[in-house]
Amino acid sequence: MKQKKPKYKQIIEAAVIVIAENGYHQAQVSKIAKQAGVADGTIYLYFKNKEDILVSLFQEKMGMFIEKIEDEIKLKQSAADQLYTLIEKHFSLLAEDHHLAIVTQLELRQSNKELRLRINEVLKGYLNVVDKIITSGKETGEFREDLDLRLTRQMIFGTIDETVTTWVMNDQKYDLSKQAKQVHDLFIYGFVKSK
Amino acid sequence: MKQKKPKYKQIIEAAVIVIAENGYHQAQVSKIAKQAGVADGTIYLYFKNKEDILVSLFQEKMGMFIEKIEDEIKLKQSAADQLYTLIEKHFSLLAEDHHLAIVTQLELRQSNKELRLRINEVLKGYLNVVDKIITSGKETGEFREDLDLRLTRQMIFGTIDETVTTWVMNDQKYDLSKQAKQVHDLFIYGFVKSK
Amino acid sequence: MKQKKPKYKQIIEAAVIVIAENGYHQAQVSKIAKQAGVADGTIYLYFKNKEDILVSLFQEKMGMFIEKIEDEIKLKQSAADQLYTLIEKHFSLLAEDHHLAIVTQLELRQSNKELRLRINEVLKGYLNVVDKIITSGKETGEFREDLDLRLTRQMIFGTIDETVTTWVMNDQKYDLSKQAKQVHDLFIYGFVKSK
Amino acid sequence: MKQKKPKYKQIIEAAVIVIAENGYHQAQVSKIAKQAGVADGTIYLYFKNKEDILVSLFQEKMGMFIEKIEDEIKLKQSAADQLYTLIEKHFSLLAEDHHLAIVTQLELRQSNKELRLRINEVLKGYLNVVDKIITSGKETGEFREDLDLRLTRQMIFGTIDETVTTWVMNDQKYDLSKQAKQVHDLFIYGFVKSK
DNA sequence: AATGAATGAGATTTCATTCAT
DNA sequence: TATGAATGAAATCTCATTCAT
Repeated sequence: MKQKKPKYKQIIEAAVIVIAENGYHQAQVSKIAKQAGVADGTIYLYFKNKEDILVSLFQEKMGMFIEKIEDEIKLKQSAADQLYTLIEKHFSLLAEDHHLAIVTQLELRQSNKELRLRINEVLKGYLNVVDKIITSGKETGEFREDLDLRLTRQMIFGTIDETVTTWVMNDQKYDLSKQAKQVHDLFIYGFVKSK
Repeated sequence: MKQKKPKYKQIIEAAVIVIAENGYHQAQVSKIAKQAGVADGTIYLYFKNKEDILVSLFQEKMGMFIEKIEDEIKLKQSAADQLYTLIEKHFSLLAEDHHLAIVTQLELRQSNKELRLRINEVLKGYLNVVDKIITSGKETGEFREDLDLRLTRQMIFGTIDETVTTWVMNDQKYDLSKQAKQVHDLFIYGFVKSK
Repeated sequence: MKQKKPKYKQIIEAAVIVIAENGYHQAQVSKIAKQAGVADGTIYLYFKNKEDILVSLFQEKMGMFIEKIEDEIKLKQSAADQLYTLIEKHFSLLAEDHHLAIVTQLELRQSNKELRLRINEVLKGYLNVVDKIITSGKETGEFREDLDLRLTRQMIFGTIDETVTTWVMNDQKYDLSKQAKQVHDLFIYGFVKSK
Repeated sequence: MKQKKPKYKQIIEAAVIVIAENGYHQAQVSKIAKQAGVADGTIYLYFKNKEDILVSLFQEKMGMFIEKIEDEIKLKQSAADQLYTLIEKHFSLLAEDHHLAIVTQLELRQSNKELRLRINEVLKGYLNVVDKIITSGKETGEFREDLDLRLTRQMIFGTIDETVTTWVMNDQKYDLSKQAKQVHDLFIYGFVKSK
């Protein structure tokens, strides 16, 4: 009774596992149902169609993802600290959930354009957090005033995303969280020697 | 020798067009054959299977891509100039070929994991060029000695790739090449105020 | 006793509405339940299965249909008058109930063979009335003695049924009852000029 | 080589057999393919979808049906003779092809409304033949001048159709063709005693 | 009597690949 | 070399019915 709709979450968790272990194209509804311990038809009591499972999965997971990151960021004063927190939290949250990392970095990208557009909508929440840090850093004088918002955002997201993807494709062999500091330094100071 | 296997190239060009215009999942072999002006069966005289078309497409196009970039880079002395050339050339080459930009940034990413692994193999050639620039910069003292090769490479590739993808998803509305300078500055100087 | 099982009638009326408005193949049990204001499971307290709803519907409606026609016919002396009454009453009863007309003429015909056989059983009551008129007409000398009972019955039912169906398919645009006289004349006098 | 597309006809003949023997709702595409001796996918080289098989079947068969009837009718002078020929030919053509009779009278009527609308389009060709006979009869003075075209057409088609359907539902036990004369007499002279 | 969440069987259609010509 | 007709495996989703409450 505590959980109002346990089956909804149950099916989403099952989808993460099935997709991570079998790959996007081998994640049939029947496999997800079996993993969730429900009948195939039950899936359709909670989701409109298969695509809806995937979008919901992304929304649920990414929603919590953003929430956790925002909670941590609030505790930081400087934009530089906030940026570090974003990176570190992004890395550690995915490092903690191997299945989710595989699903978001590799499998869900195989979805068709329409699904990807809907996933991008969800991503906007994340990018807004990034934007806030950049803008704040420019206002406090920590960052250059002439930083282009879009380009800077693309650098931050592109770098973090590529770093995680490489880590996943290398079978998550090394400690991702430990790289946060170096990535942060690259963002803040660039390639040149800092005095 | 120049025209030895015209159909091979013909089919690859057809594949680029068909994928760009119809999307990865709507690019059936029969559609590519029609676009190339050959029979379905003829495709299989030149390619082992459908995946082979896509890998070959990527190899051919990325091969020329890398070649052109390397040619330009050779003319530059400093690592910073080389990096700028890499960015600018990457942007301009894709801006020149809208179809190719769509195919590499959006459509080919929908392929399955196996195909993406083979595409990554091809990408290594590009990443080697990046690595050479980074190493050279560290040796000449232009870049910090403690730059992590992999992380720096991921930042460069991740940022450029995300920038191009965003540009493609925005229907290539703005001038991509013009952003090379700003991206370069972000890499070199980071977010902080340069003196 | 009047209101002994109100839900039974309630469900049948709901079925007529749902089938008329959604079509036979879109008349799911859950839709009928909703229209009747009961739960899906409740249906099965009153009907054995879905087919049973449809047969019961036909029995109820056709029972009243036949009763009304028989009541009117009793008042007529001659077979010709009885035949006219049959036609006119058949037309007017369906013209009065658009939903029922759609259900019996179009939708219920899409049912499977087995259901149609059971519907035919119900129809026999109607055909008996027809037979009585024919036999009576032959006995009184109004009709030819050599009329084949089955063929004559098929002509009467086939013509009336086809006339109603065409009228329903034409969206019940014209006044069906007004055609009773002409149809009756066709039966009695045939195509040739009567003297 | 004589037959340009033998598979097309082959599949239609297979569909008639499968539908007649298994019923409309048990006539899966795979069953039709098996009966036709082709692969499931081959069906879709010749037909857009399953509905297209059924419409094509009806068009092909009804087209030949009408053609044959028209050929015979042309040889007759009087409208009465033409009407007799129509009835007799209608009966004998269906009596000759038991499978077709089952399919047209029982099975195809279970199709959904859209398919039935398309079938009705095809039926118009038949009804036009009927109309021509009626009009001709009125012009020559054989039939009453005040015959309503639509009602008369409905009587002819309704009666013939009902007669055939009853015969099919009675397992085609009796000789249908032999009833043509009596049906014709009913049309021409009606129920009353002719002098 | 009444509920309604859960069940699970079943069929159309696509498309990469083959192979006889 | 080139053709293109034929193949056949494989998966989403619906909905009548049940049964624990």
